[in-house]
Amino acid sequence: MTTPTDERARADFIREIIAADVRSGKHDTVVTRFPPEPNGYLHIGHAKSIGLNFGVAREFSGRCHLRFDDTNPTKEEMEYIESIERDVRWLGYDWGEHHYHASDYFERLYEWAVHLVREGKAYVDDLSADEIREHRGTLTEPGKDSPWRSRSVEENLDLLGRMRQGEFPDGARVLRAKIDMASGNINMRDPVLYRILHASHPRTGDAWCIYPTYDFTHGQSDAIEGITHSLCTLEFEDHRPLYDWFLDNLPVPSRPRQIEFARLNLSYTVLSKRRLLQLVREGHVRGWDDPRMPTISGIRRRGFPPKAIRDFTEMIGIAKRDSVVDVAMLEHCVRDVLNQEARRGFAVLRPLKVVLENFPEDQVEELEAVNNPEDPGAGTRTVRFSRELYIEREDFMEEPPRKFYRLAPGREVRLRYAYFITCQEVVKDEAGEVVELRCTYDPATRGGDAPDGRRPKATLHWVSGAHAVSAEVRLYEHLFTRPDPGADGDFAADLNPKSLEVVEGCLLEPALAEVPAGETVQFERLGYFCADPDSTPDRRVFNRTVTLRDTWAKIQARTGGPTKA
RNA sequence: UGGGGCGUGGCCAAGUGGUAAGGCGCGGGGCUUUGGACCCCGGAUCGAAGGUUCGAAUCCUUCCGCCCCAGCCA
Repeated sequence: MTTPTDERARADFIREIIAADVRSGKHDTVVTRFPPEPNGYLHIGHAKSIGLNFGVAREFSGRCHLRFDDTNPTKEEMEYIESIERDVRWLGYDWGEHHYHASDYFERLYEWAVHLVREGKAYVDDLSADEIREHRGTLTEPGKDSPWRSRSVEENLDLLGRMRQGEFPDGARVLRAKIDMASGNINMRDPVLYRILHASHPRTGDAWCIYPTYDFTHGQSDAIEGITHSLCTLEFEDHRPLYDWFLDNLPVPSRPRQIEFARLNLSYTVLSKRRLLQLVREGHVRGWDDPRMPTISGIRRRGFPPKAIRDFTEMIGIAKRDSVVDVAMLEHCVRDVLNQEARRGFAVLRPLKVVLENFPEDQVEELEAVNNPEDPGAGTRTVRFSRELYIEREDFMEEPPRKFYRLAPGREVRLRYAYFITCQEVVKDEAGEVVELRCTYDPATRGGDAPDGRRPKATLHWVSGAHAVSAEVRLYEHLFTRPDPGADGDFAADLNPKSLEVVEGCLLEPALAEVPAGETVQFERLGYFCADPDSTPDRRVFNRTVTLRDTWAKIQARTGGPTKA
């Protein structure tokens, strides 16, 4: 119920514009597009754009195209195309038949380039990249016209044709629009339309050796596909005059409108391709799908449900203000979904042995446990109980501080779905470390209720020693120690050395050993955990997706109390 | 001394002249066989200063702050 339903998404300024366009009859079908460049992995920031574009399309009964902006063969690869498709699908979106590539339009784009040349609105420039930069001027000074700016149409046509034929080496010449070298908007100072790149393209192979730039491609691609609203991030706001210039000066079949919104920033997280790549290359994480990564593949492996990502993208809204969303909001969405859907089980991460002195040596009892208190339909399961059990080390304290109400010497607690037990004796090793608890159980409390109405302050999870399955559990914390990594310089210096803790020798109730890789379950009282693909039949591996809200941890943090155990 | 944007509670974010929604977080309390979930309660005068108006976060003026742009990247 805290989850916004898909149909009721908030009307942000973009949806308002679109709604108005529909109302006025400007468009009868709303068409959007998600236009990734296939040069990297998708991350949570892309999810915001995906959620917006596909969400808008669905809300207005329109459609959303998936279009790869593959205009730079030196950076793009087929591998990325596949991972992007998989990630968008996993997020729960469907582009139907509308799967395109900017490279599908290369021929048409070229014709349009010729058109501009014929109109005297584009020219071939022989200046080098450095010279072009020098001529461009600065932010406060106007640029200077290239000496090649006034070539004849015939010469430009000839040169452009020869560029295409491959007569010139990379960088020898470019095709530029003839707009205004004195414009305050640098994008309008005769932007480059085509560059020579003798590179093989993932899709068009060696058919081309000149490739259109983003600016000369995006708007026209939108127009070709009949995109009505082209939604992009703020840094393209400066490009809009150029986007419109092409639409104004070319015989395009439709008139899309570009609207910009603020990209996502997340606290304790880094989202630029460059930084993400650096994390992988320098080995700060185990790969693109490391569960600590904000990539869609990392998030998936971590155990975040796609629904949580969708909820999150709706919850954060769309606006033009630069902002940093608290990662706690994402975690909230994850817990919200998992609380509803994840089945529960008992797992003890750091086992402490408990021997029930008054429980028969070889007896095993079967008790009934609820699989998901939020979902009666999930049913129940049987858990086995015996004389030797294990509880969480941190659930016992020999000298309990004021607000600690779990197990302690002489204290009685409830073992969930089982019995009340009382700690009678603490066994330590030579080092003085607690290695075992001798306890007694109350046979009258079977199932967890006392006939006399006694109610222990605490209920603990546990596993039966004879039946438990061991596992490795990977505990994650934020990858960075501060909300704004890199604000003081090198973001790598803000890496959290404790972002990954591998705990071996964890004990699972048998049912948890069956959880298939990719499924997320709740380890009661601890958090949500996702079975990792690294799991093998004799080595179960789980990733902690997110902890449960932990009031006790907060109290400890506040009182500065150390976490014994 | 260029151009384009943005400034509402700790973080997101509604509000479009009529007297500040909601969410996250945080702090209280209730309930509880997860110190989970769930349920209550608690906080802003809207970057600043002027002005217009019966009335302004919403209109005007000035100022301050922050972000983006000088790739043949997207």
